[in-house]
Amino acid sequence: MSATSAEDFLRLDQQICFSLNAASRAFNGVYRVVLKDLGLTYPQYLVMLVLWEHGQLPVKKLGEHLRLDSGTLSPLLKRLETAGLVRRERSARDERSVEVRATEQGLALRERALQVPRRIVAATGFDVEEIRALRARLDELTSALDSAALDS
Amino acid sequence: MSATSAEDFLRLDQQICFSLNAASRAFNGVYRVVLKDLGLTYPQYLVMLVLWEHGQLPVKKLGEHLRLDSGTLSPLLKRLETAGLVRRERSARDERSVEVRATEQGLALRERALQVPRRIVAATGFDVEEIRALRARLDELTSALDSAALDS
DNA sequence: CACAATTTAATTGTGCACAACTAGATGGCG
DNA sequence: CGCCATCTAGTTGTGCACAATTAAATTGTG
Repeated sequence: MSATSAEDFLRLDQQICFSLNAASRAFNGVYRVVLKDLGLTYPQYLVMLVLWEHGQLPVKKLGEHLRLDSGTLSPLLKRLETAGLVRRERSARDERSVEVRATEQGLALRERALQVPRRIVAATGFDVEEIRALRARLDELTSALDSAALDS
Repeated sequence: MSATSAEDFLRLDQQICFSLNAASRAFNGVYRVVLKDLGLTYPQYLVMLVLWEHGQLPVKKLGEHLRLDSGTLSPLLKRLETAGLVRRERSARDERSVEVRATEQGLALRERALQVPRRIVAATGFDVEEIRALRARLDELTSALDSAALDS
């Protein structure tokens, strides 16, 4: 029996990182097409999903849901505000915090967005159970990678 | 039995796209840490992997391996050239084409890169077989998404 | 051969991810 | 109370992804 060489690992590694990268970008591509009608980018859509589900919440909480910091969210929210989909207001109680909420127009957009998921699921060619299994696997991977990133 | 509503789909969809996005970014984070010593970003590392494996090749071919176009590769390659890791030369036979190859310094970097894959695999907490299975699943997903993107 | 269609890189412009830093508000502690 | 550590957004700078366009070389066809 032969030990796995560094060369072999290099090849394996290439395949897993290529695969994840490619899948992620392919997903982005499909979302781009589907969301074009709504005038949203994929990260903007994720923000709207959180706002539709949770209502008004501070940028900080939004960032926790999406694992994004203010460096990404501030300009993105500014664009959504310019588009008339969200409002940002300094909290009166804690002036460090900025509360974000969907406008009337932003809430109205939700009706059209209801069609999106079905089209995405269809594009994957996977059934609901397969998606659930893959998602669970990816979540395991994420938490392993996150904890590994801490000790380094 | 109840049909799956658009609301339910919206929730499911949210989870799968969140999961894939999070996994992809978690991977990027680990690579960022591991590659810091080598002075490479993750996409630059992917380019070097292809060059190490295939030797000299035109930008076009490089892009096919990585699913990237010249809009991404041109500036990236320029940075690698500034760092002294690659050389770019107009092909004599076909002056539309630019041949890219690793320099001595770029080839030398490979020795240090041999340690990278082991560290990444370790960070995932998955064994070789699990990674292989996940990769296969992701590749299925990618080709399904790619063909779905075509008819739209 | 002449000329139109195609191919290949590069450029431009928009948007996202993330690190590093700044500014202002808050809360705790002596 | 006064001050300092912490917290929250925002800003700046770098790099990547991708669409659209441009420029130049090549290929195919009449």
